[in-house]
Amino acid sequence: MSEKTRTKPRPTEAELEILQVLWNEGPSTVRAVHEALVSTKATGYTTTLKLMQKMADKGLVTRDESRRSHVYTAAMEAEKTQRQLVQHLLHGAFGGAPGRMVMQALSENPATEEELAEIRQLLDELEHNKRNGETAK
Amino acid sequence: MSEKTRTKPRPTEAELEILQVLWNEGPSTVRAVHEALVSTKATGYTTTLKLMQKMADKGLVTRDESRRSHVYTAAMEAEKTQRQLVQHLLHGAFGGAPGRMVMQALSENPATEEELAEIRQLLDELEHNKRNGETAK
DNA sequence: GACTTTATACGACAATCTTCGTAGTTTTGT
DNA sequence: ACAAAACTACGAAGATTGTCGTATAAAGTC
Repeated sequence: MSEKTRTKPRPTEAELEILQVLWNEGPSTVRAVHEALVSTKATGYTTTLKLMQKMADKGLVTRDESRRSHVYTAAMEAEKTQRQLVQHLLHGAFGGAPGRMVMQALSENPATEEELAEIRQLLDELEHNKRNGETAK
Repeated sequence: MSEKTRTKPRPTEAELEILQVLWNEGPSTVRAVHEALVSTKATGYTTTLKLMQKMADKGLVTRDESRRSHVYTAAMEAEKTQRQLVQHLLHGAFGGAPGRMVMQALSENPATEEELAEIRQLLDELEHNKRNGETAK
């Protein structure tokens, strides 16, 4: 009973902060996540705890209760969640067209050489696909 | 008293839908906005009205009350709001690095030739600036 | 002029998010 | 073994969001 919901809800703001910690640090206890959060903003321990418990209910994280300090793990890898959020913003604020969004992101934020090169390569692929058929890879 | 707050809050989901209509159609009455919304989703007239009133309070829209049917106008142009939202997502979910976000947006959504060309040009500029000094244009 | 339609204003309500305090339990330290 | 520290569970409260119903006033209609 009460199995995993197939489609996980979008994480809220506070939940996203916690997920970032889990993605960066890997499976962590509430204590560890809380320490990481506190270095950035003021918040109480039980607040972090409650949030993480709710995230477990929602299926955003899983937890290992075998030890006293439960160990939490992000249920979805960063890429998948990020995709979800990008898609949501893209449709909610840009009418689905990626161009403007990409321009905004790139023109306002410094990117490394590597990032720029990677994007350029993707651009090449996309234009190549456009010339030939839309063969799904 | 109660002048415009200098920094306007980020619009919520429902508010964004309304802003999209105002950006697309230009200054509009509640009725007009509501009609546009109804074509997409089910919602009551007074719901739309209340939302738009709150948006006026927040400074997200301005309104002309000179006629019986008030005419609402988006307070910020689309680009500015979009920038705000992109920045927020970028820092909230991507740790501030634009590369991954751009990749996500481009690889999952079709872009026109024009969009791709525009991005490529921006890429050229960015790499050029990187080689020479970071002269602010 | 009486009736119907169309507006705005306002209050209320359920749902969700975020926050904490407190209680109760297990571990640890001395 | 006892007290202190560390954890989880739970309840509650304040804020925000989204949704409407109702009241009231102005326009339009016949």
